[in-house]
Amino acid sequence: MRSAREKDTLFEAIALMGKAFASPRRLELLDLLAQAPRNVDELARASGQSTANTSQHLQALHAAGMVTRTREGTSVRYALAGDQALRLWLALRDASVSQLAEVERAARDYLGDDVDAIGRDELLARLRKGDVVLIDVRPAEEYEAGHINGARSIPIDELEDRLAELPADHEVVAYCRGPFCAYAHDAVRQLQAAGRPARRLEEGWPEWRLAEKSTKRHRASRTTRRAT
Amino acid sequence: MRSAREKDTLFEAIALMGKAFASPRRLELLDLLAQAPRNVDELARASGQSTANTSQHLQALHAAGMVTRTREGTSVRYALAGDQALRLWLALRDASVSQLAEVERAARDYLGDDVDAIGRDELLARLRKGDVVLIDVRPAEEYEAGHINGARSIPIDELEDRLAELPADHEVVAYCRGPFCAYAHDAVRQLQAAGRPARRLEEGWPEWRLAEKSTKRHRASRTTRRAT
DNA sequence: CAAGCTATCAAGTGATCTATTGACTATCAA
DNA sequence: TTGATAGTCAATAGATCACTTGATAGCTTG
Repeated sequence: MRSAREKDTLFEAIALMGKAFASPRRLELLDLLAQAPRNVDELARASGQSTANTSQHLQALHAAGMVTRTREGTSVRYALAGDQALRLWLALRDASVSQLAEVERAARDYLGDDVDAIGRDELLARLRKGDVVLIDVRPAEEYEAGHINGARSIPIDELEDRLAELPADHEVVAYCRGPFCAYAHDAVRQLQAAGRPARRLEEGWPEWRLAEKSTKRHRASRTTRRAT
Repeated sequence: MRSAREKDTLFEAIALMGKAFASPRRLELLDLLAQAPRNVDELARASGQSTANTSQHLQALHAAGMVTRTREGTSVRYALAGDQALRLWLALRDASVSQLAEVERAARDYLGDDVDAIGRDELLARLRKGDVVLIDVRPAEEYEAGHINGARSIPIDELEDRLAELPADHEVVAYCRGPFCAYAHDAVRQLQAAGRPARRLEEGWPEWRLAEKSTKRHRASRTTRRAT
């Protein structure tokens, strides 16, 4: 007979990764890392908690296999551990919205009234036609770490001062970190208040990147058949 | 300025679901429920813990939106809360294998030496040709709650006594709950010890079901274009 | 209604987790 | 070497969690 202890060990090991998602602080860190790799200090400031605490949570995430760490001179850079980690976080986030009314309510409270949104397919079509301007309203470092092709960086803080840069005869589409990020919502409200047609992109940068990747893979698999 | 409290509330709400995955006991319950709905008592027995404790963990899973509960006369039936919950659990499980060496080691310890496996595509082809026998070695109730089309139920306990039922001139493929379930491994070892060609299916029933569903959806989307 | 089964609740204890504080280490630059 | 910056460690107090035990509630059956 197989001992029960071995099975327990197995589930305990999986729970090691599960624990990563059990703390709101860690989720916030994951959410930030989904945008761009950062060092401890930046993460601490962005999430508004002490450096020591941030460091400890990052170590927990590291133990859970969700992030990688690399020393870079005097600082340590943490990054999400690959697409699988990102996918897992997004899956949890999305599942929580649809399964827990609590989450949806919290999201509404945080984001405020809903603003007009546009989906990926429609945006792609409009970009091809060239009759929209796409702006990335995240902080500049996140834009630099990766952004949608053709987007221009206008961090939300600077939007008010830089309205003139945007052509008045085009609709503006703003995107940010994802569905729970308020930047795009705020941007659209600001733009509309200034009398400009504007919508927000439903997806954020991480979702867009993954979608891009999977369509590429899909297209490739139509021509080349992969060997097992 | 938006208050930080609202963002915290949001992450706290998501962490509510995350907590579901932080305990090995709860993961074991999820794993059982991925096979078939059950009542508290059955789950307690199957996972080897007290009824009270099981009940409490189930309530935690319920609060996390991962399971549904329905009163059925004198007992209460718990079931996984839809495919999204299943997908999430499988995603966590798979991610943990690939990201944590710890998990892989625990799996090897539990499952013993690896046995020859067969993938979904190959099995489908062989089934079409009709030169394999597919057996479901899970407990009979799980088979009844759903199984692969064309499989025959031979619970692992009964396999030894029912060897004669299996045609000697066909290869046997056994499947069970999933990659971390020892039944199929054990079945293949038993069959091979009895001098019969046998392999295990890489997937378990839940994975198979989901794959079936997504290929169906895929086929459908080629003919009908879905409206947004 | 009483008995019997199933599930939940309530209380308590020991274990684990979280966040803070202050000390410590590593790296770089002067 | 010294100082400055970035990150980690160690100790701790308070909160939360896990599991047990014994009582209670809900449903069914006689």
